[in-house]
Amino acid sequence: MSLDTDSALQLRRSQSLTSIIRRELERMIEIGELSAGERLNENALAAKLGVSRGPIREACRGLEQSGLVDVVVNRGVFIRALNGRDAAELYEVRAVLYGLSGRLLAPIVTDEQVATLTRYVEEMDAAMAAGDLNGFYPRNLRFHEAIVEFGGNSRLVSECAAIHREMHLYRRRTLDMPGRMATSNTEHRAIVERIAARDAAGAAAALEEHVLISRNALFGPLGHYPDA
Amino acid sequence: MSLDTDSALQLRRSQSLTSIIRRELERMIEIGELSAGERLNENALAAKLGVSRGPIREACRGLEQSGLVDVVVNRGVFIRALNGRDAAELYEVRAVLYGLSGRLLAPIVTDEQVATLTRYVEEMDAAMAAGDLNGFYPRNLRFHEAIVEFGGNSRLVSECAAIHREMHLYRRRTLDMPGRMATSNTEHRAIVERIAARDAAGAAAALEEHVLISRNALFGPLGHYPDA
DNA sequence: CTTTTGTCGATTGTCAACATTTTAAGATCG
DNA sequence: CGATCTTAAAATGTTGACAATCGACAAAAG
Repeated sequence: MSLDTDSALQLRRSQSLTSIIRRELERMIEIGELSAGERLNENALAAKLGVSRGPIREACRGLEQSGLVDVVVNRGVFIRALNGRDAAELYEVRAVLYGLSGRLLAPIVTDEQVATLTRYVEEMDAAMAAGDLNGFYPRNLRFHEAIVEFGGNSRLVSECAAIHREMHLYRRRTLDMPGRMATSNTEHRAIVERIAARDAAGAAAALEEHVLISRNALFGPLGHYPDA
Repeated sequence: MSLDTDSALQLRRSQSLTSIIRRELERMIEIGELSAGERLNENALAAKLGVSRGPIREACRGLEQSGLVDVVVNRGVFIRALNGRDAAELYEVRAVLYGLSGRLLAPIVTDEQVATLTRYVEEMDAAMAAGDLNGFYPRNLRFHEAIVEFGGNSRLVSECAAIHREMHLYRRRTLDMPGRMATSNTEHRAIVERIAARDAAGAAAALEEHVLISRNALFGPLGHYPDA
C-alpha cells in the first residue's frame, strides 16, 4: 500500500494528471472498453478515476487533436467513429509513410537491425504455424514499428504511432488479418530482403505495396473510397 | 456595438472559448507574435483575453498534441523550438505526403482544376516578375493546398495543414524562398503538366522531388540530419 | 393527430479559489 | 567576494461551485 502511494506520488511529480488520464483513455479506446460513437461523461469519468473534471477535459482536448474523439460544443466528447472511407484514407497515408521509413532505413541499416527484423519475421512464421493470431498481431506491429524507428526520423515515428492509434477506432480492421497472415509475412520477408540489400527504392516500394495490398483487400483499388 | 455583441454571442454558441483561444494562439505563432522557446504565462494570457485559465489550459493541451508547444510539468508551456533536424524531418514527411496528393489527384483531376492550378502558377510568375515575395508565398501555399484538397483524401488534407503550421516554428524557413522562386515555379509548371497528363507516378515524383529539392537546399542530401 | 411550447433533469462551459511547485531575490556564512 | 541556504513571490496543478445549454417529456394549441 505504501509502495503504491509512494510510486503514485512519484509519478504525479513527473507527470500531470492530464497526461495520465489521456493515456488511460487511449488504452480504454485501444482495448475497446470505449467503443466508437460512445459519449464520454465527464462527471462519471471524474468519479471513476477519482479526480475532478478539469484534467479530464484537458485530456479530451488532446485526444481531440489526435483524432481519437470528436468534441461537439455543449454536447460532449464522443469516441470517434471511423467509417470505411476514413479507414481507407488512413491506409493510403500510412502506405507512403511506411514507404518513407524503408527508404530512410535501407541506406543506413546495420547488420544487427537486419537480424532483429529477421527474427520478428521468423516469430511471425512461428505464430502463424501455431495458428496464433494473438501472437501474430503484436509482432507484426513491432516489426513495422522497428523499421520506422530504425529509419531515424522521429517525426515519422510519432506520426506512425498516431495513425496506428487511430486505426484502432476501425473495428473491422481484423477482417484482413486471418486470411492474409501467410501472404503478409511473405511480403515481410521481401521487405527485409530489400532493406538488407540496402535498396532504398525497392524497400520503399515493397513497404508501400504491403500496406496498399491490405487496403485493397478491405476496400478495393486505390482511388475508390467506400462510404461506410 | 450591438452587431459586435450579437456576432460574439453567435460565435460562442457554435464554438467554445477553448477553440477560439487555440486558433488565436495558432495565429500568434504563425505571425511570430509568440516566438520559439517563449513561455506562455497562463495568468497573463487569461487577463489579456478576458477569460479564466481553464480554457487557456485546454487550448494548450490541444496545441501540445499538434506539436506547436511543449508542456513541461510544473514549469509551463513553451512555444516549440524547431531545430534543423526537426525541420529536415518535417520536409521528408511532407515530401511523401505531397507525392501522395499528386498520385491521388492525377487520375481524377478535372479540366477546371487544372485551370485553377495553372492560374496559381501564372500568378506566382507575376509575383516573381514584380519581385513580390509577399505575394509569392501565399500563392505557393494555396497551390499546394489545392492539389492536396483536390486529391480527395481528407486525412491527408488535415495532415498537411498540421505540418504546415508546424513549419512556421522554423524561423529560418524563408531562407530557401528568395533564391528559389524562379526554379520553384518551373517545378510547379512541371507538376501541373504531369497532373494534366493524368500521370499519377509522374505527378507523385515531381511533387516529392519539389519538396526534397527545397529540403536539400537548406540541409543537404536526404539521410543527413543537421543538429542545429 | 400533429405540432409547438414550456418545463425539468442532466451535462457541459466557465470561473474563482486553494494547494503545490518553481523561481528568484536576499541573507548568511565561509 | 562567492556560494549556499532561506524565504517570499509567482506560476502551475487541481478542485468544487455556479451559469448556460441541451434532450426529453408533458401539456397545450392548431
